[in-house]
Amino acid sequence: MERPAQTIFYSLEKAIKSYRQFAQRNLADNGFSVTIDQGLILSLIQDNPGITQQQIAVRAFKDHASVTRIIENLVSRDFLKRDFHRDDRRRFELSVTASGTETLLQMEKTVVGNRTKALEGISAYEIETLKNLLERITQNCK
Amino acid sequence: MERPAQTIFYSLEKAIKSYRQFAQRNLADNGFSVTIDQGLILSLIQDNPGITQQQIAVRAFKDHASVTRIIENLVSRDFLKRDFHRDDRRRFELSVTASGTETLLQMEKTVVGNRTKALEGISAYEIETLKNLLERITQNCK
DNA sequence: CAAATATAATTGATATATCAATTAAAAATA
DNA sequence: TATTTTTAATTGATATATCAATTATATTTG
Repeated sequence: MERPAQTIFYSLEKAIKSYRQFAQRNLADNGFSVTIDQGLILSLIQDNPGITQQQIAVRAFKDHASVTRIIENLVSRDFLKRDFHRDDRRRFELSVTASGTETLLQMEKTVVGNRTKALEGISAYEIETLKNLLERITQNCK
Repeated sequence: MERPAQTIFYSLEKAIKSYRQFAQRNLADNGFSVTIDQGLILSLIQDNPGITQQQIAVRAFKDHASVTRIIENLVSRDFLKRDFHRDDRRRFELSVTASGTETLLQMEKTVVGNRTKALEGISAYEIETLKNLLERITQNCK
């Protein structure tokens, strides 16, 4: 059997973990107390008013249980507000607080910098190729 | 700022998570009680007699703390044996038990099947391209 | 309308990730 | 050789992942 280290899945794990560590370290070094995942969910809520936790889970490619817990954390630290939904009492109305918005704004520069650095020397064409291949793997794993 | 869902990092997360879920589900469906990570570490130990936990962490691209805990788990379920090292008492001598070897053998077919299915329709050349791009991202994140 | 079904979210259990601090032993060096 | 530094591994704290079970509410349907 092909050794794990030789498989493409190993390279995949390695690339995404490297990026996450790199991005997280840069955020921490710049004084931010939010994780990549927390930031992602915060920005999803800001960009999609009225989004449900289920939709967040699908879009952020996360488990529903994880979303619940990440949101609890963000609410407890006042980055996020959670109100009851007018029509559907199973849902919550999520909104980013002033402090959350402020944090997102301040993070933007670091986040853009992280992405730029991680993709240094890789052409737009190559990125498209990469994206296409990754999406084919995703499809195959359905 | 570019929306997270549009970035290549999103595609990366999605591909690796899809693969992991797919692979884990297939293992579970075939009655295996080990996770992908446990299997990876088990096979690393089998293929590299005398390997240290530090080396495992590097090769499996895992945190040392995680390696400690995964190994504890494998030892407690009798997939792995941990003896003191003759010369260096900080280390352990890790070896796969008969039960661990048996499990690895039985898993092989499923693991190979998972990989094959995930890469269906993707040429060897494309896989090389993908690997190369991923490794460039990994390098950029150093 | 009442019962069955579906949906939104939470909770519990277990595994892993990450960072920082700690322990124990080995190696280097003054 | 005694002290310092390094190395191997563990531990604690907190965050996330995953699966299964549960709760509460909405919706469907007989």
